[in-house]
Order: sequence, then C-alpha cells, then structure tokens
Amino acid sequence: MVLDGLNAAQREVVAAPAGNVLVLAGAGSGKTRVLVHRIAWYIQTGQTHPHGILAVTFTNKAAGEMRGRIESLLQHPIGGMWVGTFHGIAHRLLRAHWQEAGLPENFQILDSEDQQRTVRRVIRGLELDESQHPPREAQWYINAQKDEGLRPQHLDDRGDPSLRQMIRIYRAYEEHCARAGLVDFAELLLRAHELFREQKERLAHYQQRFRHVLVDEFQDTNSLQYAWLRLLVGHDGSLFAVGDDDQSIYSFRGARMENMQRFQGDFPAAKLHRLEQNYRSTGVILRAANALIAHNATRLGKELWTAAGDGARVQLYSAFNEHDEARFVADRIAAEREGGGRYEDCAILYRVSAQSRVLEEILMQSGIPYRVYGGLRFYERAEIKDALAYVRLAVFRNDDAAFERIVNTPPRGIGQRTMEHLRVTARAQAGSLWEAALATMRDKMLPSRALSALDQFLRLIHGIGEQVRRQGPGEAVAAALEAGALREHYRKEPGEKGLSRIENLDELQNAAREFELDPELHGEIGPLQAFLAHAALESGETQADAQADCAQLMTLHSAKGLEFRQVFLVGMEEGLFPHQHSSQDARQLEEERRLCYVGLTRAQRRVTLTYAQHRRLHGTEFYPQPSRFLRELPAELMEDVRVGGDVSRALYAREAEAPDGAGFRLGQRVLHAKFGEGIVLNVEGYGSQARVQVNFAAAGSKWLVLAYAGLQPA
DNA sequence: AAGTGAGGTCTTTTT
DNA sequence: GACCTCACTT
Repeated sequence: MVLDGLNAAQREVVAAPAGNVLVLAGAGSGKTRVLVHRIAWYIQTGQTHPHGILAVTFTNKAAGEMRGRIESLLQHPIGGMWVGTFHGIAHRLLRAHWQEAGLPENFQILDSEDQQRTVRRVIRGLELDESQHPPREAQWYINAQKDEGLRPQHLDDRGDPSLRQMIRIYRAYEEHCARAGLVDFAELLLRAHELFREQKERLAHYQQRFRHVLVDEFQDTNSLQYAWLRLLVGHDGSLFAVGDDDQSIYSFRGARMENMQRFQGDFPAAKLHRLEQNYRSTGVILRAANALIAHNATRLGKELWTAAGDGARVQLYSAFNEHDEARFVADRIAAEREGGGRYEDCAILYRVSAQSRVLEEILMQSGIPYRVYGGLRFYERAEIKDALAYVRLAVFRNDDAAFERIVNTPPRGIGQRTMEHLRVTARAQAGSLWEAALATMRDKMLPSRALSALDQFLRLIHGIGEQVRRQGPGEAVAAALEAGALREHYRKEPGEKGLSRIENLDELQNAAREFELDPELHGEIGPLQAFLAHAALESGETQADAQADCAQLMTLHSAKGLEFRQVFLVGMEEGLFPHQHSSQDARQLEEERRLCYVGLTRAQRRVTLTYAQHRRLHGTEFYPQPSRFLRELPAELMEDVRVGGDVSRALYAREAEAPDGAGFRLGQRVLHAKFGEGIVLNVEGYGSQARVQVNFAAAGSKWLVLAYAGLQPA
C-alpha cells in the first residue's frame, strides 16, 4: 500500500534494503513523497516504531508539511517520531540536557538581529572602531566559524592583524553570551554537536533510539549538520538522505553541496539512487534546464525527463528598460487572466529584492493584485520583539539582549550615559546588565535622577516577573504590554504605521493565548518558555493575509520548492544575474547558474525570460549585457517575443550538427569505455570533425572526437 | 535625552 | 532610491 501510486524508480527507493541511502532527486521528481513513503514503509514492514524515527528538514514549513503528509499516509498521529528542523531538534536536545551542555536552564535564543546588536555591543566594549570592524562582518565571521564547528581556541590568526581582531571579537562575544545565557542559531547546532561528541552515554542513547534518520534537502546541510548526522547515525543506524546538488543555492550561508559527494565515502555501504522523471514541467522547459545546468562542472550528474509533451517554447523579451520590462510582464499576466487563467498561477522571480519595487508600481497601475514574499515576518517586527523582550527579561533577568532592547523603550529617562555606566560595571564584575543595575542602585553610583529612572525600570520588570511566574504565555504577554505601556507608546507613532503596530500587538496576545491552549506545543519545558522559543525559532508568516487570487513576486531563492503554471524570470542581465559579486569566481558562478536552474524548473507550462537594455539600480544607470545564461539555452527551444526586435539569434547556443545518428545533446548522460559515466557539456564541429566535451564523474572534463570515442548514451 | 541632517551602503535567507 | 548610522544641535 505504501508503494501504491509510485513509479518504478520511486518504488525502488522507498523499498530499498535498510541501510544508508542517498537519493539524487531532481526538481519535481517527487522527493518529499519518497521520503514520506519511506517512513511509512519502515513502519508498515515492522522495521521500527514511530519512536525510532528522526526526520530532519531546514524550514518549519517543510517540517510541518512532512508531518501532515506522514500522518495522512499512516492514518494516525506520528506519536513518538521526531520531525523537525535541525535547529528545532538541537534546541529540544539542549533543553533536555542543559546541564551537560553547559547552559543555564532557562537560556534564551538570539535571532540574527539580536545577534548583530550583541556583536555591536561587544565591539564597542572592546573599544574597537566600528567602521574598521563592522558588526555585520564580525557576525558573519562568527557564524561561519561556528558552522564549521570552530571555537575561538581552535582559530589561528596566522599573524594577520585583522583576523586577530575578529577572533578577539568572537571570544568576547562568546563570553558575553555565556554570561547572559544567550544562544544564537549556530550555537544551537554547535552545542548539540558537542553534546553528542562529549557525552558518550547520551549519544549512545539517541543512537539506540533513532535507528532511522531521514534528511530532506541534503545539499543544504553545512559541515556541522553533516558532522552531527554522522555522530548520530554511527555504525548501526541508517541515514536516508534526499537532495539535489543542482539546486544547492545556499553556500553563502554555509551549505556544503560536497556533502552529497562525501556521503558514499562516509556512510558505510551507501547506495545512490536517482529520480529523474519530472512530473511538473513540459519537455521544453526540462530540456532548457538540462542544457543550462550542463555548463556546471561540479555535479553528480542527472538529466530530467518527462512523459508529458514538449509544450510551448521559452519566450524571451528584450525590454527597453525596467519599466518596459515590468509593463510587458503585467500585460502578459493580464492576458493570462483574460484567457481564463488565474493571477496566482503567475510568478515573477528576480535575483535581488530591490527589483520588486518597479514591478509592484506597474502591477498596481495595471490593477493586478499581487503578493510579495519575503521581508519582515511576524516575530521579527520591532513591536513584537519589544513586547517579548519584556517577557524574556521578566523570566530571565540576565538576558542582556532583552535588557538593552527595552530599557528605554518607551523612553523613561535612561540614556546613553546611564547605559554606558551599566555596561562598564557589568564587564567589570563579569555579570549581566541586570546585576550591574542592582549594584549601581545599591552603591548609588549615578546621579539621583538616573537612579530613580533605573529604580522604576527594575521595579517594573520585577512586577511583571511576579505576574508571569505562575501564568501562561497569554497572561504574560498581557502583563508585559500593560506594564511596558507599549500600546500607548506606539499609538504616538503617526499614520498607519502606529495603527498596524497596535494591531500586531493584539495579534501577539492572540497568538500567545492560542499557544497556551495547545498542550502539544509545550514540550517538557513549560508553556511560557516554549512560547518564547517558538517565537525565536519560527518567525512566522511573512504576511498573515494570504489573499485570494494574487500574482506572486519573490526572489529566486524563496521560490525554491514551489511551482507555478507560468514563470517570469526578469532581469536576465550580466551583473544582475549572474550577480556582479558572483561572476568572478567559478564556484560562485556555478551557484548562480543553479539559481537560474531552480527558476526554470519552477514552471509547469510556460517560462518567459526578460532583460532590460537599460536599467536604473541604486540610483545609477546601467547598460548591461544580456545574461550569459541566455546564451546557454539551446536556440531551438527559444522564441523571441518582439517582432523585429534587436535580439540577435546569435544570443542562443546553436545546437551543433552532430554526425548523423550520433545526436548527442547538451546535458545528456553518456558512457565511455575507459572514462565511465559523464555529461555532455559542449558540442562542436560537423561530420567526422564533430567533437564533444564531456565531464566525466571519475576522469574530469575531456574533449572527444565522436568518430573515435565510441560514446554510448547512458 | 531626544530630535535633525549628512554620509555611506546596497545579493541571496532560514533558523 | 531607501535605509541605517553617526555627529551635531536644542
């Protein structure tokens, strides 16, 4: 029954003998489906109980979806199964074993914004020049080290003075977080890894329990997540990993595509499977995507195919400027709608979020409803974070991030001088700001006006603490809003902004109450702590109002995992896509190409590409060249939209005429007697002169004369 | 302590 | 073009 409705390749994967399995699953090939059915298969064949399964994803959305699909397939709740994100699972482990992990019981989670503020404070505390050592860069550096599993003591400055300062900042930041009981996202993973590495009995316990570990989007794992999985799986466990190296687009945040290549070496007796039949797109779209991605040298190699027909050719529009581009897209969407289609079937994908502005203007003018994905999410809003900071400080007085945030919000006469004094005192006594404030009050170390303002603040927090102690999140948030007078504070903000902030605060109270009523969400740590963790780990939807029928606007990155009938890929220009910052380095360029591949493979029926001959960006003028990716698409799949337009045919890759009967295509998998399996990267010449460039998995990239090579289609 | 104007920056994003 | 930070003013 779990094998019903699967194709042969999927069935083979789902029912593969227990052991380590890597599934190279192309876009739209049913990757999550296979993962979910594998879980059901484990259970229905009696190999394990739900209790013995751990399934990991990257986003809460994916985890939620997976949970739902497992439950509906099994027809009952998943019980003791763990399904969650890497961070969520790490958090769960750390809450359960906080002592062994060296954390205070009520440690709090620092999100990226909190982290950056904290890093800034640390840099100032070290009396370093902020313009010389930008907090953003230091934060970046710290996270990159943690993602590699490196603590300050593992790092060597190699005599480089600026590196020396970075390490110094990292060390000071770490000390600060330890004092304040704060754990950032990367730290969750690092501590969870260290817990497994250093507490052998704990590790053994979880190894015994989770004999079957499953990971989605495996190409997005970073070094630390990979190392953690290796520890957990050990010798006796089994790892079932699903991923697509061609869709690895997050190396900038530590993702290691190489983890897919390493898999077979590191996990004993690992089996590799491929899922290449695509159920989403037309033949034309897949051929275009295959040809594009074939230009990448570092891949495991695969070629998507479909049983469906060819469909329409890929359209290309050369716009005069970004306004013309937007108008063209808007017209197309309007036409789609008039032809009986829906707005929501149309997605406009772009490289950088700044591109959305002009698109939005024109869509608005054209009366086309739209929705922009990305941007601030609910729990990231300033007013929400303010309110939660009151609760956090009331729960855990040492939370310096919360203290800094609300000590003078709303303004209560605690200014820079007072805060500077508290920071210095806190550093001197190696304690928190709260402790410094208590000492300052006790020794009367400030002018009486400042002392009285500070005293009021301390009492205020104390008061909330009294109320919060025995109450759930709903009451706690209410108490914080009341005592902090945040509604009054935001009411003063002019215009709609203040109004929406107050609405958000009301919504926060609702969310807290609802959370309180659902015991499933509380875990073992109590409703209030669970709610605070929930707010930090799941920042919520971008927009609560999922409007009816809207055109969808988003970056290529946020489009991953989604699909649309019609995809508009705009801004196909050198410098923008591939982006300037990524076009120098070969590895980064390949990632840009994968991003383009992701964009193309989002489309079910039709892809439209556009580029502008003239573009204003950041207030300056550009006359960009068309993107090199356009030239990498086979000419016969393309169609110029503008009649008599100046788009030259030469823009596209001419498919070389290979000798009769040979017919090798770009991106095709081939077999060579000596070099083994490879992918066709390039084709040139005619007849007996015809040559192909093939990237062999084992032997690397080679040019071969077809007449002698004896290549076979694989 | 709080409000105003100049100057620098500007990929991609989840947890 | 928009945002954020900093220095300066009141």
